[in-house]
Amino acid sequence: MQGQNISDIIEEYLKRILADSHQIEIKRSEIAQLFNCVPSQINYVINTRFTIQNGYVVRSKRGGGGYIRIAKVNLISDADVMDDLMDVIDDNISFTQAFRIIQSLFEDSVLTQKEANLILAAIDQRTLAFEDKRVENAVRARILISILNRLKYDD
Amino acid sequence: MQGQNISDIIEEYLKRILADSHQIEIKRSEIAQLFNCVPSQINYVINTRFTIQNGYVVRSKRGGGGYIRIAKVNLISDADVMDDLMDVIDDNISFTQAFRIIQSLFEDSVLTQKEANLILAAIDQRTLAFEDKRVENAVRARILISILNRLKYDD
DNA sequence: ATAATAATAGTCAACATTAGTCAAAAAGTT
DNA sequence: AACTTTTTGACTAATGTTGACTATTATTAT
Repeated sequence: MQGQNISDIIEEYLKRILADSHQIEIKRSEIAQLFNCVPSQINYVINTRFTIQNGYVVRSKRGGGGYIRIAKVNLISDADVMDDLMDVIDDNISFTQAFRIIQSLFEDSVLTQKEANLILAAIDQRTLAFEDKRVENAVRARILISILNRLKYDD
Repeated sequence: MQGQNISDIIEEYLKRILADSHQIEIKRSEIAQLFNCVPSQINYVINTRFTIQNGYVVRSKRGGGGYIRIAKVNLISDADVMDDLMDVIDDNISFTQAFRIIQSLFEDSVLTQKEANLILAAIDQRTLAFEDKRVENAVRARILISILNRLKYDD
């Protein structure tokens, strides 16, 4: 059991709701109050845990009756989402971000647990081990794109 | 063993917990305080006594609510075959040689077709795409060794 | 209509809270 | 003495928390 910090707890809370609902709409200030934190903490949670890499699409509106809507999307079946993913990777990607992508591919059953683990082993920071972080992120991007292409055209 | 130095004592302490728990999650500073040593001593203990060779996998997270998680894993029956292969790879390997290794692992049913293909996609020449062939072969070696290490245990 | 005001959410940078690295010093072994 | 292992701490890196300030949208007043 992890999750000693508020961000993890909020993440868990939102994902539990998303487990049945596929999509939720929240009021930022209400959630903040519920977990006794500042409103911008909700943005932090969303930006780090509900990105497209994680398989989520977020839309929001300000002003009276404003909201934040979080929707779970399927990575393979949606071509647009796949394109977004490619855009995110571009020509460099951190391990953390790559991890999120692999995890969502596993959650969407595109990858088995073992396949996901092998890919993660390949793109781990210690594995690539370049002095220059930019080189590391560039190599990781090439590997990931190569693998995504394999997944895309193989079946 | 001979519980002479602090490292041995900490090792013993952690392993005693791991005897019933299969996995533990610690706070580095708490353990350090418990044994009256500096936090980085915990890293030393982990790096020298909880390696994959010993059958342990370690994961950690920094920041608020950070932790170090140590899990005991089951080494598969041909874990030592992986060790032999890693000896052969050493610190550099061509794609052709790597291909043979992956192929033999497939033939021995260690890898499925899809797993083998994903690995090959990752270590392909066009994927790695380095000017310098020596760099390419070194990176390929690191990736392959990391993957072989991962194959040593299940789950 | 238009302007002012209220009610939202977003951004960003400072600060806080962890863990990791590395190399020098100390201790132990041969 | 030479070599290996352990101990220590200064510095670094990653992640999380907070709040002041900004941007956008809806509502109300003129």
